[in-house]
Amino acid sequence: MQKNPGQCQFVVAMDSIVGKWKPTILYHLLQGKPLRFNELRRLLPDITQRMLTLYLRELEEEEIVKRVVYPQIPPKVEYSITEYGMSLSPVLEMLHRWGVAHIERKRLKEAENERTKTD
Amino acid sequence: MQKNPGQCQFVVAMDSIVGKWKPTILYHLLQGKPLRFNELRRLLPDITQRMLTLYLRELEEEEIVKRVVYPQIPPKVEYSITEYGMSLSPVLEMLHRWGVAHIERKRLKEAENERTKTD
DNA sequence: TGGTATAGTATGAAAAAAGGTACTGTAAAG
DNA sequence: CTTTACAGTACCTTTTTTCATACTATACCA
Repeated sequence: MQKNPGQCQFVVAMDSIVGKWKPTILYHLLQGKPLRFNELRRLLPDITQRMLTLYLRELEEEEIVKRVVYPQIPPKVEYSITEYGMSLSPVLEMLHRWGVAHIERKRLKEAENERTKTD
Repeated sequence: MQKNPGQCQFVVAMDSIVGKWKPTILYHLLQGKPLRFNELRRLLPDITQRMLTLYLRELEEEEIVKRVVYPQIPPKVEYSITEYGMSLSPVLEMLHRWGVAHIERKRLKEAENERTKTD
């Protein structure tokens, strides 16, 4: 992707996480319970089937998510986090924490601005 | 961005990091030394002026990067990481480490595949 | 007088990501 | 006999991101 040595690992790590819905998918799967396709759909009400499929395939290819097909009709497919995928857990948690703090900070700033404006 | 409560913080955190060149920009600024616009350009040889400008503006708006204009001619503008921006350091480092491990794992898998193929 | 360096902006084109809608086959429920 | 659930695929459109090129003003250097 880039030739600059020593700094492209951020990018590599992030490719596994980045995508409009990937973090949310991972968040749910990291709860531990395998989820069926339509269960995930219900948990991400605004995602399209297409996008969910695409992201799951990507995550599967990276062995972060495992896909198990039960040969039934109607079909049943379960998605779950792999053990390797679990290694993303602390990373996502850290991002989550930073995100929470970042939002909080923004709120404080805005409140501050309101206060000094009306003074 | 999304209404789903409790999981959008990943997204918030990542917006501060994501973008084709943001991690690399941050990587360089996190070294501590303020850098001029064209110094950054030289460090990211493939970025266009436009993209560098856009990303720096974004990072500035989030107060992760500080922009100092020296009223000189020819112009001089220095970019540096803010104290707040420093709080991203451990997050990026963790992503970096995961990225390194991820690459290594991929390499091993490929080597493994080669080995069993030629057997 | 022309070239170089600085830190950009403007404009339009191309590429990538995401979204929308329709459609598939099968079985069970009503 | 129609509808629903399931787990998708196919095809096309829209949005977002990135790229490429040209252009700005000013001062210094030769």
